[in-house]
Amino acid sequence: MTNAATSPSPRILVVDDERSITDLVSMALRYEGLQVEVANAGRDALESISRFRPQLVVLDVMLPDLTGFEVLERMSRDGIGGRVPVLFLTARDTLDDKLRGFTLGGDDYMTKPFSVEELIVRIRAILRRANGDGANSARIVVGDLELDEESHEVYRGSAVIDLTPTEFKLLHYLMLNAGRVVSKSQILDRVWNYDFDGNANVVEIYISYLRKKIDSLGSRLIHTVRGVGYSLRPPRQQQ
Amino acid sequence: MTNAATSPSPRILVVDDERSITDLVSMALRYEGLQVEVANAGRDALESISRFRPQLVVLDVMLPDLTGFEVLERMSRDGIGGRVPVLFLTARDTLDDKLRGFTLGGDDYMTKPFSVEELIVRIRAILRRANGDGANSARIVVGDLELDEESHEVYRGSAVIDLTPTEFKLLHYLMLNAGRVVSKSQILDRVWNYDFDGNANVVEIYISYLRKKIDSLGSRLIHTVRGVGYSLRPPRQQQ
DNA sequence: CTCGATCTTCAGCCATCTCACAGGAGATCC
DNA sequence: GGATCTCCTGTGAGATGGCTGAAGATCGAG
Repeated sequence: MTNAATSPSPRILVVDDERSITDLVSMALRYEGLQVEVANAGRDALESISRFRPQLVVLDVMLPDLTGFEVLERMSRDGIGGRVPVLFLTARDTLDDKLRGFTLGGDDYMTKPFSVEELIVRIRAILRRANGDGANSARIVVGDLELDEESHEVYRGSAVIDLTPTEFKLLHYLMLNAGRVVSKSQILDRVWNYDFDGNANVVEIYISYLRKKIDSLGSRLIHTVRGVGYSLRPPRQQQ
Repeated sequence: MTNAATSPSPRILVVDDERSITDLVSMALRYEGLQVEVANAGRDALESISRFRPQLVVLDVMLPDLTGFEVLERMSRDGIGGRVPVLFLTARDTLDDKLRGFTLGGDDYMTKPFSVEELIVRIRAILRRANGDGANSARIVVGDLELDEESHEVYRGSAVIDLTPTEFKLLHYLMLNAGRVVSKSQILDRVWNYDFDGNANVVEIYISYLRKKIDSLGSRLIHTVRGVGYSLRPPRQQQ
């Protein structure tokens, strides 16, 4: 998930009529080092695509003026965007069969509510594919801990670690921020669905699960920073 | 299905008057790394063939102006295309005996609705034949599991495994994505016909069939990644 | 048309996962 | 050392996801 120093930061267009969604997503993506532009309606999106030339469009299916599908149609009809990959957003209960047809070429979709963590994983996957660097793997390494985004496998040294989906997302987030302290509320915002309104104690619980599965196999990697949050880092040789 | 680094990516012309079909097919083929051009009528197709010089034409039999057969006739009459191989598309109930005759000269046909998976297999087969590397087989190997695209034979070690068509397509897709998790909806999109609108439970059922036929003969190859999808991978020796 | 093979749906079972609760352990401050 | 936080974790209820047997639908061959 590190930015290849060679390529300039990718441009992403986020299209949704709910402000809360575009705010949330665009903030997270900017934090990831991506260039973000926002549109709130289909026509604005089309304008932005032809001007901003994004490498990827995050597109709500339900827009006030056009559906996401119509946006796509007009794009290809008017010859703009030249087949930009699209990540559709849709409510779970509106999940349209039509979407299935679109997930074939490099595109993908997510149902709302999603976790920002997962959105970013998918965006990275699409960008990776579009760049054709399939070799450039989706593997994150911290010390003797390895996580493969594609196969969903996690290793500590030679040991395979079996994680539940939530544990996986949490570890993924911690590994992306290795060496940095992340607060419980940051974790909650990123790893859990954005409409989760439960108690922040879940984070503690899942940290505890991860420790049992990961820290029990070697030196401690997950550290509590009391009053601040958690930090995953390899045992320091020195410093 | 990996791109030979040596040869430039093949050019394919897709001819159909239904937008949904050309969108679907061209997106999928571009994702496979092929160059695609689209035509919506017979005359446009002829023009495109002489200009774009495709290595293969995917040709709907029923076009607004000409039939697919007429397109073919004019091609040879006007000496354009120099006998480009053709993959015909036709509705199942219009399946013409004339079509069966065409499968002799390196051509092939498919009835609508088809699965994208199968379309791509056939296109790859035609391109392979056209390049004369018939010997260079279409054999995929994952661990002790082998699948031959041409003969439709599957082996686990020395044992022959007998699969139904759907089981075969599913296994083929899993093997192409060996080591990667594929979601049930991805599978549904690629392996089932594009107009299939049943629920994802079919995938579970066919995974279950495959497991009975394949995993019962040795170590587990098909793994469930709960909440994400399935992954086919050889047993890990180490790492 | 009939039959058998294959495909699909339905429904129930089971395993797993998620998360709230609450008491205990440990850190921090005075 | 004691009071007071913060964090940890065992327990268990409820939700979810995945598996599979069985029955109905469909297709294709003879």
